[in-house]
Amino acid sequence: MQIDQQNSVDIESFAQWLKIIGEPNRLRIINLLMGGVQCNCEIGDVLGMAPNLISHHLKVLRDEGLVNVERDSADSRWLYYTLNIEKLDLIQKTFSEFFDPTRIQPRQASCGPRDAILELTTN
Amino acid sequence: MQIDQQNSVDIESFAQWLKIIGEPNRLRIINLLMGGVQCNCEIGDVLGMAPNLISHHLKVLRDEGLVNVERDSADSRWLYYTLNIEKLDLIQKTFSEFFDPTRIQPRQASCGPRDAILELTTN
DNA sequence: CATATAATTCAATAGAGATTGAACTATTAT
DNA sequence: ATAATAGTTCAATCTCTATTGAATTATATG
Repeated sequence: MQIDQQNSVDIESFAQWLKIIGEPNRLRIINLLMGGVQCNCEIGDVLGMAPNLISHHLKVLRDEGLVNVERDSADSRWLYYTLNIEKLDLIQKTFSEFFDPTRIQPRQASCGPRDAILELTTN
Repeated sequence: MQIDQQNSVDIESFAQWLKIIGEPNRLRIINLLMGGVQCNCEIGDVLGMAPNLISHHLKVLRDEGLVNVERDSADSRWLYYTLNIEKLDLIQKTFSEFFDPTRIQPRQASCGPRDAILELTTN
């Protein structure tokens, strides 16, 4: 199922992305990642969240391909999470296309009482 | 709390919008509204959902200001739902600003072992 | 080796909200 | 008046998932 002819991403996947991004703590984590904070510990400090909860949300983000992770070369206990820019670009592109104002059509004649159709089709 | 200096919408509200839009059936409803389907009955037919469930989702969308509703002037049993374009524009604007690639900063020195900081700040 | 650190994994709980069926309101049609 | 129509509201259930605390892994340090 496709959103429309111009869009190659199905509604199910798009909704999934939005749901994942739409969790407040995850959105805060993404916000921090954009600002240059990349390790579990400091995210927890800034947001006042337990490390395992940060891990959980980062895993959700990573499973969906929204963030990447790499280990510190000097001390591999440290993990650095970074945003997957390509994925974010795709999401933003999908968002723009889905909510493109030119997609909006007037009400179709298939719905409503017959005598009211013509006067409302120009909405 | 603001997303950043250029953005006047707080993260909590932004997350709320995304969560509401990110529900698959609501996204399908929005998709139909954009395509010109505007009454409960036909949405239910197309999506195979019960009328009361459509009502529920439309109420969520309306409470958040994403859709407007008006009664048919000839037969007031019929309700026509339309998208609130201004609201969608605001959401899309917020989305673009939040995920603006130029906001992305390299890793801050406040996190990670000291000797690894310098070699990673150019990520 | 023993301890500390960074982070994850696991199990259990709790809360939010989608879904369902039934009852209800308002309006129109016979 | 009675029935049909469009839609909402209500109450209950069910599912998903965020959260919490404890245990575990892996690595580094003294």
